[in-house]
Amino acid sequence: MLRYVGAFEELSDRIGFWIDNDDAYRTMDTEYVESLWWGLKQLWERDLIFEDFRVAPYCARCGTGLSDAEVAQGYRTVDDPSVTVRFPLRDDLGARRPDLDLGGRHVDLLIWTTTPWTLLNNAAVVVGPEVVYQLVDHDDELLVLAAERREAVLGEDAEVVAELTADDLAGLHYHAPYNLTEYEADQHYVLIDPYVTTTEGTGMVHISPGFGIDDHAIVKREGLDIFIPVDLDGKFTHGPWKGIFVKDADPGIIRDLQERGILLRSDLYTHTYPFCWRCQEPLIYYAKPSWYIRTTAKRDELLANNASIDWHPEHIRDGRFGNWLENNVDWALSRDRYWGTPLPFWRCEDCDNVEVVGSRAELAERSGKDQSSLDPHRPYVDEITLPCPSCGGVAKRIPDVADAWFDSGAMPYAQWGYPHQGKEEFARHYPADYICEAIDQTRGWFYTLLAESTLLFGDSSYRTCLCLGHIVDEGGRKMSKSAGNVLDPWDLIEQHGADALRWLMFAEGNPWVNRRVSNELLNDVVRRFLLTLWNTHVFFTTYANIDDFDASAPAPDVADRPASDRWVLAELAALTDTVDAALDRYDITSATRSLERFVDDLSNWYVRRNRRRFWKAASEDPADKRAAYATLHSCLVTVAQLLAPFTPFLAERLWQDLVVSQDADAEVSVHLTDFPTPDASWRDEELRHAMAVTRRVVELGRQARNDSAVKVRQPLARALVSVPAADRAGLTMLLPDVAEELNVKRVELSDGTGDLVERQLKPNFRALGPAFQKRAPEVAKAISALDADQAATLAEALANGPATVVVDGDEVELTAEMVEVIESPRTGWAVASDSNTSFALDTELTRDLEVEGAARELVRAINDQRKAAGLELTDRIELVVAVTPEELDAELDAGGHYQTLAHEVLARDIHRAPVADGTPVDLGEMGSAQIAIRP
RNA sequence: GGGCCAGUAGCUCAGCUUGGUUAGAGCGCACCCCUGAUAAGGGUGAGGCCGGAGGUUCAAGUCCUCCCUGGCCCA
Repeated sequence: MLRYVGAFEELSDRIGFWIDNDDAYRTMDTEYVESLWWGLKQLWERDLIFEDFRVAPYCARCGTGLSDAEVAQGYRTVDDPSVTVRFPLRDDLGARRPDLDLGGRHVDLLIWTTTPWTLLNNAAVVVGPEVVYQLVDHDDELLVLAAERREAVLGEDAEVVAELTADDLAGLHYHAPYNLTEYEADQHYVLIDPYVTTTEGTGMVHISPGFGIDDHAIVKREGLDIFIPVDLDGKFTHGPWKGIFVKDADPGIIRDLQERGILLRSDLYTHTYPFCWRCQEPLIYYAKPSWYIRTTAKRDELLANNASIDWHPEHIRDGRFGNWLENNVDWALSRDRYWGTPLPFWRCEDCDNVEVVGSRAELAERSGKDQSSLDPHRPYVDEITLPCPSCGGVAKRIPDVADAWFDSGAMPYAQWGYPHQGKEEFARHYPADYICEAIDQTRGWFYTLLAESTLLFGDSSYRTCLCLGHIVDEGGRKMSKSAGNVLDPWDLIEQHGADALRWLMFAEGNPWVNRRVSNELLNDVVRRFLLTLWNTHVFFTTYANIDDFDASAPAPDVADRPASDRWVLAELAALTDTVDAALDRYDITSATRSLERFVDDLSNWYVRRNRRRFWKAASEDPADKRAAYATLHSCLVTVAQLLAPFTPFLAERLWQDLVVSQDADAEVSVHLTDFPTPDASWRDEELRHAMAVTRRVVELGRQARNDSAVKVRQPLARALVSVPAADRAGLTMLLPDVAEELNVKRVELSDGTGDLVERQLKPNFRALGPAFQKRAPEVAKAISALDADQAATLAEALANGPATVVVDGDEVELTAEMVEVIESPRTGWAVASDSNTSFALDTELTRDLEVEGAARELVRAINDQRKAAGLELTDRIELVVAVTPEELDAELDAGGHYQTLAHEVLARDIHRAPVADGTPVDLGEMGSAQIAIRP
């Protein structure tokens, strides 16, 4: 066990799983075991523990029961004898079905089994409620079996006498092939249960309560007696094969059935059968006395407490888990094992009186010996005997240990050693706010935690439960060694980093659906999200270092910063709210998606739009530069804090770089900081909306540019934008952004009048639907059908109050909210539009614009050269440039473009002179140039 | 056989609780742009009977019923 603890701790540590390994509880610790004993004693005293038979896989050779996992290891395909046997009816079928003329002939039920030896334990026969049965005449004998199985069992030559239902058969008694004891209760009659199938056998199932799990349950439900003629060595204790191992008795039993004339047929049947993984002997299912917790007595409380749990996803409560609780059966507590928590039950050898001990102290008191150094495990506890309080005999501990699931469900109290100690810790921690495990724990930990706390404390030991899906391969298949699709977590972490793996888990879909993992998906996470954020961080630190940015120096008030700063801070505030609210409701997907979107906005809108502010000389506008740094710094620091629970390593690195390196008094780790609270001055919903409109307009502008095939570097004179009336004011404020982003000199906002635009009306179903019901589609159609002039008239009328429109000859009254006014440019310019916004670009070029375009082409070429020469961002250069033809050179000069250019490329001096070994620059139709730079 | 979940673009996934008329993102693909965040970046486009069939509704990816496929759990 300790070896696995080590591997677990190592991986937990590397992947940033925050658990307190140094203070972990272990279920084998003495204090833990004593708590378990206390819990068991509580249950005993409330009459919630009892002893009964339990049918389970058992190896008679090893004398031990096997767990499901052990059984699963030992399945083999084997040929076993299968027998079809006649069970002659004792009761008269004719009395049930007077319509049948049986002529006094007797009727036999046909029964099939692959374990002939269990016939010695037959208690009843079960038929299926939906199954159609037939009475058939076969070789002059009347037989009953399922219609569907007739041909398979009897072949062609069976004549159908009548159809029978399960109800016709229910309650009829028969002669069992063997009767080894006197039963007190009524036995050997036909029962109905839906578990009968007709895929094999005869559709009539022999019930052996000692050796079948379902059989036992049915017999218990019916109140039949249970008699088990087999001992722990797997040998018969009664009947003709007394002393013989049950499986070895099969041939003799078959011969006997044959001789008695009740064997219809005997075959070999190929199936998979479990064998003991240890000794290879066949296992048998065997009813052994076991200890149970009477959870069924508290079923309603279990359901009520389940209802109090906040499940994620919600459907677990009434679905998988709720159904499981509805069909609750008593918890089989005991296990026939050596390792485990010994059940503290002492039974008197003489009078069978059972006593349950709740602690070592109690054990000391009862045994009269000091037990303070007792290890409460086997074999030590087994050595302790107690005097029987009722008869004075000797009580010995029963040999069983507790189901390990009882240990796990006891965690809420046993980890503190409650109630022998740790009462205060228990009170402080119980119930847990939150637990999280994979979906398969509905019948495991989720159940045992709830069952124990309900029975012991009356409530649920956890308030919120998040059910995870499983991790599967990229094809959605379960990872398994045999399929060869197992990914080693260490390889993934080595290659992509722990944060990438974590983000994939958090962001790639809801946590309760199976999570696909592959190198490709991890690569995607790194590129899409982690690297985008990292690039932004690197951008910031690069320039912050150049400028010796000091985070602690005062920055301009947010209100005094440019709109883009105020916008990104408003987004940051909204992001913080969203993530906070999402995490509050355990909605990880919303949280991660908004973080991804913000980081993308920050990098690809804010930083891209504002780069120049970072690299321009501080002397130009120190306050503006300060504002830019302060804004981006706030964004990165807050994002680091928001990301700390998700990507702890990257978040910490940002924190160290951005905060700790600047401020000696800061928290030494981002993980020690509180969840961020956005500054009230950051919030600005109007600005967020305005920017959203602006960005949509820019997108349309790019589309228009794309369509017109005019390069973005080529400035254009003007553009015209139409947006819904409500968005005009906000957009007006940000029009300079649109102009700059699209390299257009002047962007005009349509005022909704004049010949440049035409109007159309778009129906708003959200308002039309409730108002007009069935007529809504007609009204909508009429609105859409209005031509531009009619639309303009109606739009103006609606601006002043309700107005009418004619639908199928009727006048219908509309209100402003029922229509959306859409404007689109009427010009012949390059236009792009979506449902309610349009953008028109004037693509006409003047000579001035072309000259300016040429200048920008030169800037780009020179910066290329700088980069090629390996210059630092701050290095200044000497520039030599020769532009032909001369007119262009003169125009560039006259327009002041050389000056701007020199400024852009950090040229100390610019020499307009022939260049000997210059680099050519193609200026298209305008001409060409030769450039050279020198440090 | 029963219960639960999932099925939306070539792939990975949002959207469904609260129904509203051009269904989104990323990746991939094609084309284009940008070039001082640069082993980056941006745009546009193609690509969807929202698993299928019924139903409710003025209106369904979203609500209801049935079915199909896959997965998990139980038998």
